[in-house]
Order: sequence, then C-alpha cells, then structure tokens
Amino acid sequence: MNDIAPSADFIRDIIAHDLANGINDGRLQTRFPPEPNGYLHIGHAKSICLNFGVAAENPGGRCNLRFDDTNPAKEDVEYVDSIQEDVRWLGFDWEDRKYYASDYFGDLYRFAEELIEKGKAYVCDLTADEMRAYRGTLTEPGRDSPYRERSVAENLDLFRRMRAGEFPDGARVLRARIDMASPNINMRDPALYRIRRVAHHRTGDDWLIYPTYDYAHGISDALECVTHSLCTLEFEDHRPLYDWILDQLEIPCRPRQIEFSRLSLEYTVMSKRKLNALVQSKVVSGWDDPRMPTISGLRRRGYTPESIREFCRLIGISKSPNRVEHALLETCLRSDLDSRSPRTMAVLRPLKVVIDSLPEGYEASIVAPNHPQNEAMGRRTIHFTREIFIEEEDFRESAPKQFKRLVTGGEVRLRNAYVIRCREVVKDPSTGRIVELRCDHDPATLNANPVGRKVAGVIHWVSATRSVVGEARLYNPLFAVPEPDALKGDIVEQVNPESIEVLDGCRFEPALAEAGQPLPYQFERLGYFHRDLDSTPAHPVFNRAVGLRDAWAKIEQKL
RNA sequence: UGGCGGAUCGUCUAACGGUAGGAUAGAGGAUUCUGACUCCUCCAGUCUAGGUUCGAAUCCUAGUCCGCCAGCCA
Repeated sequence: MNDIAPSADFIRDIIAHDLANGINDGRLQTRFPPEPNGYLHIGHAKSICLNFGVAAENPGGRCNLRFDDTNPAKEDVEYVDSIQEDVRWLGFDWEDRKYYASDYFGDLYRFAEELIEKGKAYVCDLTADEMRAYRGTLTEPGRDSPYRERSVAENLDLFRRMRAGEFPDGARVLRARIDMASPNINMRDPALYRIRRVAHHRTGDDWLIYPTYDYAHGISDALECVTHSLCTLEFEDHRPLYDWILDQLEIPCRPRQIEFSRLSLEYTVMSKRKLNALVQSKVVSGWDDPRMPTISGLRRRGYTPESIREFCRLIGISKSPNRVEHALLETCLRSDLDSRSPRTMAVLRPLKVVIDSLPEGYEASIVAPNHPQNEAMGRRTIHFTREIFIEEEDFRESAPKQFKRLVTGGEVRLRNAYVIRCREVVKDPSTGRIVELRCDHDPATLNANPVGRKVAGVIHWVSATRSVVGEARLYNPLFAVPEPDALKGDIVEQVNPESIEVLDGCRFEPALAEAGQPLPYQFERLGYFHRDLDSTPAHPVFNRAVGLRDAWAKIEQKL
C-alpha cells in the first residue's frame, strides 16, 4: 500500500487521498442518482461503474441507489423498475440502500423553513417570464425581485400556504436569496420550490409543492452521508450553489461534489430526451430496441455485463471532451464472447449445393467441437447430407485470386466436414440467377488435409434437411454519421434507414431453436448472435450483437 | 463581448519539474479446418507563441480552439 501505484483516474486519486488523510472519518460513501424519467443508457453505465466500482474497491466503501424523483410530471414507476433491473444486470448491488429523493420531502420542507427563518430564502410572486427578465443575461447582472425583501413572517406564511394549496400552479416559487448580480447565473436567486398539482409516483397527492434538483440534491447527499458526490460536467456551475445550500443548514455530513465528463459515443445519441423521442415516434421498437444505446437495448442485442464494464474501464474517467469510437465497444464484446460463446453454423442467405458424389438420401453424423480452443465446451453432432446450403457470398463464378472461397471448378473446405469441388452452376434460365451448385466431395478429407494440394478456403454450411428455418436481424449504426447530435432538425427523421436488416429464410443448426441459451452463440464466420425475445421454437429469431473482424472485407475494398 | 471547465498518437487515457507510456484503431508478418482467435513487428501525440529552469506536457505570460450555463428540467 506504500507503493505509489499509477492512478486509475483523478477521482480515484482524490478519494485515495481523502481516505489516507482520514477525511470523513475514513468513510467512503457514493451514490448513483438517476431520475426515473427514462431508461438507463451506456453513459449511465459509466457513472454506475464509477460510483459502485470505487465503493467496491475500497474496504467499507458503499454506494447507494437513489432515485432523483423531484419532478413528478416526468417520472414513472416503469422507469424505477427498469433502472433497478439494469443496475443489477450490470452486476452491482445497492443491498438495502435504495432511496428516493421523495423519501426526504418532509426533511426538505423543514430545511426550507430553516432557510426562510435565516433570511436565506423568500417567496417570489414573479411569473416565469418575469423571472427570466429579472435574471439578466450572461453578460448583464440581474435585478432584485420586488418580493426579495419580504419579512421572514410573511415568507413563512406564504410558503406554508403554497404547501396548503392556496395558490394555483406556478403562481409563486420559493427562491434562495443569494446574489442577483453573480456572474454565475445559478446563484441569481434560483428557485427552490415550485407549485405543481401533479400526482407523484410515490407520494401521490401528499404534496402540491416540489423541490428543485439544485435544492434537493445536495441535501439528499448530506442526509445519506455521501462523502463523494460524483456527477457530470454540466453540474460544475451548480457546485457553488450545492455548497451554498449546505453551508446555510445544520446538517452533520458534508458531501463534496466532483464532476467528470460524460460519455459520448460515435453514431448514437445519449440524451434521454432524444432517446425518448425515438421511442415515442416508434422508429425504434422500444427502449430495448437492439439498436438503442440503452442498457436494455444492449442486453437484448447480446451485449454482456462484462463487456460493458470492461468498456467503461477502458474509456477511463477524465474531464476532457471526448467522443469514443464505436469500434471500442464492439471490441470489448468480441473479446468477452470469443472465449465464452459456443460455436455453431448458420447460413443467412442460403445457396443450395447438391453433392452428386453422395447417394440419394445420404446422411452422416459429424462430431464438431463447440469451441476451437476450449475442449471443455464439448462437442455437438451435426448432419452431413447430400443437399446442403452455403452462404450465397461464399461462391463466385469467377473471382480475384485473393478470393479463397468456392469458385466454378474450384475447391473449398466445408467447415468440420469435407473438401468439395464445384462441377456445375445451375441458373434460372429466365433470370440468370444462380439457384444451385452441383459439387463432388473428396471422401478422404474428413479430419484430414487433401494430399498433393492445398485448399486454403473454409466455408460454413448447414444441412438442407437437418436444419431449421428462421430469422436473423443484422444491425448497423442507429445514425449514419459519427456525430448525430450535430444534426439539424427532427432527430427521428435522421435515423439510419439501414440500421436494421431483417433476413428471413435463414438456416440454423436444429439445436439453436431449443431453449436455454445463457450466452450468445458465435455463428462461425458471421459474428455473435443472441436469440431475440420475438423468437419461438417454430420461428427462431437471432440478433447479431456484433460481427467478427473481417479481413476479407478490407482486402476486397482495396481491390 | 460574463462565469466555469477543457485541450497529449486517428480515438480513449497515463505521466503530479527528470526516458511522453498503455489501450484501441491502422499497416505489415506468423499461425490457422472460422479471412475469427492468438502471436510478432511497425506507424503515430504534448493547441500556438514567448518566458522561468541544467531540464517543461507539467510552472509563468499572452493567445487560439472546444464544451457547459440565461428551466418554476435533471
């Protein structure tokens, strides 16, 4: 522990320093504070991994889950439920420490009266528009509200009557009494409480007034004795207010707010407002559409908690502006799944191959390994038959010499089976389309290389008679440009029309249609596929979580 | 032309006055019954201009560029 280990990030540095110096009596308490107004996305995963991660790394460290539910107009239990499911799925545990800002409505109200009594808050009758006008601008100071000098008694009376429902929504607010000339606009007498006749998802109709984020957040942190309140950079300007509020009140614990930069990812958007717009417009099938950057979308797509945690570890924590390459996320998934997922063969765009050197009705069992490097993953039986399907793109009538797959008159190995040679290409005379290949197989090439010649190519295949038909869904980026946030106009109309490609009539090994797959499969040479919710035994549906790295695609591009 | 924050390989991120390092991407090669995986090699960076210092990504000065803030959202 005396070693000066290289720091993980500046926040862990600060925490290590505080812990070493006995700040907060050596306690470490963090919190993950989502507002239940949408589903969690990968940006939240960054925050979750930080808050829960840092707590787990330090003896005695704790991380609370706290719903920041101070705005009932936007919040819903559906989101409360999904958030808990997602945090748990990511692998984190808040134990018995699940809180809500709404748990503190009573305390928050009492602290507000304390503020009023100290002359630090007042009831203001300005309308929202008037308040905006009084606030000034970025370069001009604001002006004091005409209600700023009300007496404590009058403020107390008015605030109690706000609570009692004597005034219509929006008629008055409780404001902090700070400094209308502050260069920091957040300090120009910000609103602390507003009147809202909206039922709250937990407190129902108990309250007609609701605290604002700025007022509630720091106090909630203090009530939970949070030591390090970690949030994103856009709250940096709010820190003076966070500190100001806690400075006025008699609260034993004193949290410290530290900000880090939020995650942005290429080819997607992260704002809940935009994601919500996509969901509402139905351009995506829901919050869990596999194209969405939501935790539930990634899960449905086939991402693993491990891969997302690893991604969050690799991107690090800093205050720098950043836009992470989408390729990094994919790399994390591939590297997790490569060692763990069983292999299988599937043909997405089937091309029929008849092996004439085999008798009619021929069928043989072949035992194939489920993983090329890991014997422990066992073997499975596949069926080699006279008629099989191969991938359309694995055959060319003629091709450049770099093409290692099947060509007219050429040889290729069928993965786990024999080397075949293409004798004849059968076309539909009316369309010219290739409908079938007639091939011969070399019976000496099962588990053995052909003698006297090299066969470089290996392609996957599936039996025409011992396979099941189903659907595959392939995904491309949700937006065609790396920075969709910069696009003008309605975000819904900017969605990449090629973000999903549905292929039906795909052929799978029969075992794939059966139940019980904990992890995505690797469809050899195609990528990692995860069975979708829409899947049925009669009609299996697989999502491609991510493709394999494709060297041939690069070669072909350069040709 | 207010305040706050940021700027290091293409990308993400270290270096806390003392050899600019890692990851990823890219290029090349080895291996291969997955053009996968794995392995090897290479390429590539301190925003600019001054200054302090034996020595500066780091400290100072002056700029430049980028982000956030004018909700009774969070």
